[in-house]
Amino acid sequence: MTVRTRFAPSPTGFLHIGGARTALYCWLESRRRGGEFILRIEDTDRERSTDEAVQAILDAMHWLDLDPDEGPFYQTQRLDRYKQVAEDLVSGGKAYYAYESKNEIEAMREAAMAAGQKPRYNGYYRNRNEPPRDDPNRVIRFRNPTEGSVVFEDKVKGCIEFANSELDDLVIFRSDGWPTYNFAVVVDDIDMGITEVIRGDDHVNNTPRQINIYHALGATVPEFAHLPMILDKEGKKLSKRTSAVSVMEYRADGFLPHAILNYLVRLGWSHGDQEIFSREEMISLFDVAHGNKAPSRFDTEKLAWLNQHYLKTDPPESLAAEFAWHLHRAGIDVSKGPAPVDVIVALRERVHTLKEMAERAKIWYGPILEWDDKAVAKHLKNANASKVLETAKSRLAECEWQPAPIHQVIEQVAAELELGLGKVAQPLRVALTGSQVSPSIEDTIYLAGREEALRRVDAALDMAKD
RNA sequence: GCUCCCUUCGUCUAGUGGCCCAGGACACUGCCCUCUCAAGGCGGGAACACGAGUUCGAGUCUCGUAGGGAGCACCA
Repeated sequence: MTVRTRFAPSPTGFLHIGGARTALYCWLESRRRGGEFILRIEDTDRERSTDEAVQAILDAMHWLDLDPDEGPFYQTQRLDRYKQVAEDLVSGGKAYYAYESKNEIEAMREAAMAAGQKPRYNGYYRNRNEPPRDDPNRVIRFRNPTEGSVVFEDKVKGCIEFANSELDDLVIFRSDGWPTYNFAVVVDDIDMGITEVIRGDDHVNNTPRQINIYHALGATVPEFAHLPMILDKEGKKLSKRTSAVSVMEYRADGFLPHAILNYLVRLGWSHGDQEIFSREEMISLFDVAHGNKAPSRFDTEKLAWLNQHYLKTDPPESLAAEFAWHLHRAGIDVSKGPAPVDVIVALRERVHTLKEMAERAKIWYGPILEWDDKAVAKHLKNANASKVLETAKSRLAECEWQPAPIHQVIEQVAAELELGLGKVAQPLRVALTGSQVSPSIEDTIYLAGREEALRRVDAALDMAKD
């Protein structure tokens, strides 16, 4: 039987980092085993689901290159099917109509809590065998077994057992005519032939209820793998208030999709001491059954390290499209400066994100916007500055315009004036950038272009004189 | 309250009874390299939650304790 996994988000917000990891694990598990990855949108909560959220999730998954083999399927389009299955369950005696109002249910809960009990439905309509009647409060409840227990082997958590006496007769069809989550997932997973249910461990408590529904429907129970949560730096639940949670927010912050995937695959799973995984390696090595049981914290600094690793090792051309997106966002007109690929090469060892890179690239695409006064005072207002600038200017006007010959020019100037390389490079750096920090001096000059470089050296010469 | 789950350096983790007075990575830090900043190289500090038990031997098995988390909806 082919392995089929699914990612089933509810479209009530953006794709967050925890969801992305779940999607990745589902995708990897299906890839390694030659199976299929299905996307299902769980939008039965009509109040909170939005089309924008659906689109945001789709966009994020596409950006991460985690496109599904099938889907997206929408639960709202399967209403007839749920209705039919629920009614079959009723006529088969495996579910029944109940008519308590929400207030009555609420009172039942409170009474149970007050008595130190788990809040459960009291089963009033379970054995009444009343003929169905119209009633605004009419729901369908699943007739859960009362004896024995449900045992399942979770692929990450191990053997888990729940006594049926802990479970109650859950609502599977609401009075508003829509199915509830625990029922819709089971019907969907059966219909869609899902063999591996990989999801967050906030669902372990739902699993025994769902298994009972599988049994009532006479279906094969799939394998389950429940993933621990991803926490923030402080060990708290990830929240928009304290950290970036949306995948697309990480894009805006300048992270690469593959760096995010590599970070996520290692968060809760490992393969010996290996830290760097190509897409192919992830696919061949990942096994959800070796996942960790405990929750883990999201560490942006390690993500940044991985991001820089890929910035440094990916072919610069392959980064160009994503970098162009950031340049545009930073308000940079690429036609007014050097080729972005050259900028990538000059900056990739000095920044952790593409956002930073775009920010620092500004010096080559427009005038110097900020002058570091200390840098000017130290490197332009000194005895050697004019001489250095003057000499460099005349040589730069004639040399071949490539980093290597420019580097030779700098060395020649240093030798001629009997100065250390630093005494030559720093005044030029300040002249070219307004600051004393930049890529190697030959790259900094080269990227400015001859005309602009000479203009800046001239301007610096004026500053050096007064 | 009840049910279920979890617990190795600050963080992510290796570890499936002896290879572990616990290994790698991020972060931090010392030195080297160096035109600045980085990157890189070589070092350093830093952890088995606690207590019993099983065993010749426990981070690894069992039981307790403590701490943390999730769920207990006509929300997913």
